[in-house]
Amino acid sequence: MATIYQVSELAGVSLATVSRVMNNNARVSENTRNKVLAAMEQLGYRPNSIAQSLASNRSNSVGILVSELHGPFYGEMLSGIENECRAAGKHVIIAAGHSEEASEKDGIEFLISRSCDALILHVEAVSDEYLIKLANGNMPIVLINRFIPQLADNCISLDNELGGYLATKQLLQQGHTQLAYMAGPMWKSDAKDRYHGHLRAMAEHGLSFNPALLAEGDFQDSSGSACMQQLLAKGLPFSALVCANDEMAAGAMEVARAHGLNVPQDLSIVGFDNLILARYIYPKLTTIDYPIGEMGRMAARWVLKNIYQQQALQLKNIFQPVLVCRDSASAIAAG
Amino acid sequence: MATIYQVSELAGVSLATVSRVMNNNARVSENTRNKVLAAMEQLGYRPNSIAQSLASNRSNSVGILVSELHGPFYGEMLSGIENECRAAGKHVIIAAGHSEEASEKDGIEFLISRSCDALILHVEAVSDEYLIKLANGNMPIVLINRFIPQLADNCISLDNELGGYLATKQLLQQGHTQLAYMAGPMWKSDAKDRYHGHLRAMAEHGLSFNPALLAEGDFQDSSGSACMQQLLAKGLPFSALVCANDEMAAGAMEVARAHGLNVPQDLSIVGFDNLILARYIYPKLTTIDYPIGEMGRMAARWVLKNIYQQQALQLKNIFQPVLVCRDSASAIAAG
DNA sequence: TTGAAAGCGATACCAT
DNA sequence: ATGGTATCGCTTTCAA
Repeated sequence: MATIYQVSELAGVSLATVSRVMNNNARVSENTRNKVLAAMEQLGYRPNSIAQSLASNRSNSVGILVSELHGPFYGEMLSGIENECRAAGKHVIIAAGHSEEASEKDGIEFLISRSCDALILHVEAVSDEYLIKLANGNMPIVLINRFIPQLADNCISLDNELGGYLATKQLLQQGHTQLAYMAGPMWKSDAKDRYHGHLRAMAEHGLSFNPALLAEGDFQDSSGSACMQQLLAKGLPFSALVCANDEMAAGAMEVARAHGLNVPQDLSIVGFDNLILARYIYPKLTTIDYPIGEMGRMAARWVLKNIYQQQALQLKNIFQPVLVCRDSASAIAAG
Repeated sequence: MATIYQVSELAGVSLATVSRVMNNNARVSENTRNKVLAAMEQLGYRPNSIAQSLASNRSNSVGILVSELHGPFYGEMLSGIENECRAAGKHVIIAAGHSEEASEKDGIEFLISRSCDALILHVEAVSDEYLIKLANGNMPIVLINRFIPQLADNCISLDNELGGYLATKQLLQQGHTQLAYMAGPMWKSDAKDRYHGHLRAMAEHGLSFNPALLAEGDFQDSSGSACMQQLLAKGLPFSALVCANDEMAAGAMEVARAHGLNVPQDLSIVGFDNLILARYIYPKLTTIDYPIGEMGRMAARWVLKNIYQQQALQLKNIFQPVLVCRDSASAIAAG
């Protein structure tokens, strides 16, 4: 592999000049620039990104931490980030945090040790304090799906409360009055916010929430099934179920079917996230769209703008969810 | 951030010695080693991985190219790779190739320019020749889901032909004799191999394949729907359908349902891949398991063994698919 | 076992 | 506009 030195020799100029044309910002005469370009071409020169990093103290890489690499959710996010970053010539290093505190910290350490220029984090287990301290260090971070007031500018988040509200509102407008709610793990802020949205919609319609119709799951489909069993076992009537995410909705739907309930005739269900699977399950799931791909993209733009000085970019911190109507929820049968 | 130089000063030894204890291979006296370790500890020293890379000509990073970051398939694969790599302290740089030749080449170039030590590639559009040439260069590569005889050792692949055979065999054993086949794009080797497996099973049962019952899709669910329409439109009877992948099976199932066909009573369907969605769709899809996570893991091990000298690792190049029985295929109704 | 010193391939400051 | 050169933080001979 040719080095900058060989290029400079062939072009008959100095190292410094070659470097200048590479970073084509400095003032180089049209003439020398062409000589250098020609030499590069001839040698098939490719700059050594590692040497560049060492000298410039910039790795041009951004670290990403997600909970899991598999699953229906993070792929969209990574996709958005990678797209944006690669277009800017930055590369993306990934690690998984598995929703566990130790593992998340470990992943962050790992990314830091790889000298990333910035980190995009989708963390769940780590505390606000930890993140605040981290953000006050030298490593720039941006948080996806998490809002910390002190770090507001670094957060790209969804208005989960609004989403919860919208989901419930839809059912209410379809005439349902007896609603069950299947929550995510309440220690996760998104689960809590979605639940609060539900309560707000209920209150707005003058409905009081019956705690017996609340079940708390863990966002997995298996817990959706388990929660549905519990709910059904109580023998309390409800014509609609709002689930804090699509996976639990899928699990719930399965159990409902096993109990001879038709969806949506006997039971309307609405989910949250609008995962791919929402279109695959039967009946197709009415849900709340979570624009996670867009949000990943935005996180990448944040980095591009704040770390790599691409000033022109427009940023947006909070995204609004929207309702996606499909087949799993319908107006309550008259009478 | 402390440098190796500061550590050496504090420990009262030379640079070289510190370096030796870091790469704990060289012979360093227990005594000095402890002094150095203590100094590192005290300074909170973290080696600069970029400087290490430049000096050692090793980036400790492996590049991954997948077709898409989203979607139900690649996540599993990335997950397997990341796991294995991180445990070994190597990091993973990712890029997407979008199943287009130019984009795949571009991604590979990008990864190379990032000085990866090796590349793990899941490519579809690029030619065998290109890959052979690439493999003969200085960049070690391993191919997932692609078999090229000249590069056999670098290939981690699935016996797709066997998978196609197994899928069809199952239907045949359940008594079906009129089978339709929905193929993937035949220019992709996996699509072709799966189809050949189908033909072999048919032949083995003395059944001749009716070309009118073949439809070629593009592995997406929308094409599954479209192909199903075509098949139905011909008016030829068939009691079972084998699909070259799960997504098309999902699309086909939807159309079947819209035509008033019950699955599996009126029509048995089997898929291929065993994506998560196979468990979510209704009825649950009988399919062929594609251990893509394991294969990703294996690709990572290949790199660890061949590039990073972890000699102990056991490698395996070809994986055998297995049938997963669920609810979408059943014995043909008597009479 | 330990140290000295020459790179690795760029960047960036200081001259000219 | 261009060149000279110190520098980034570490690895790796070669000597001692």
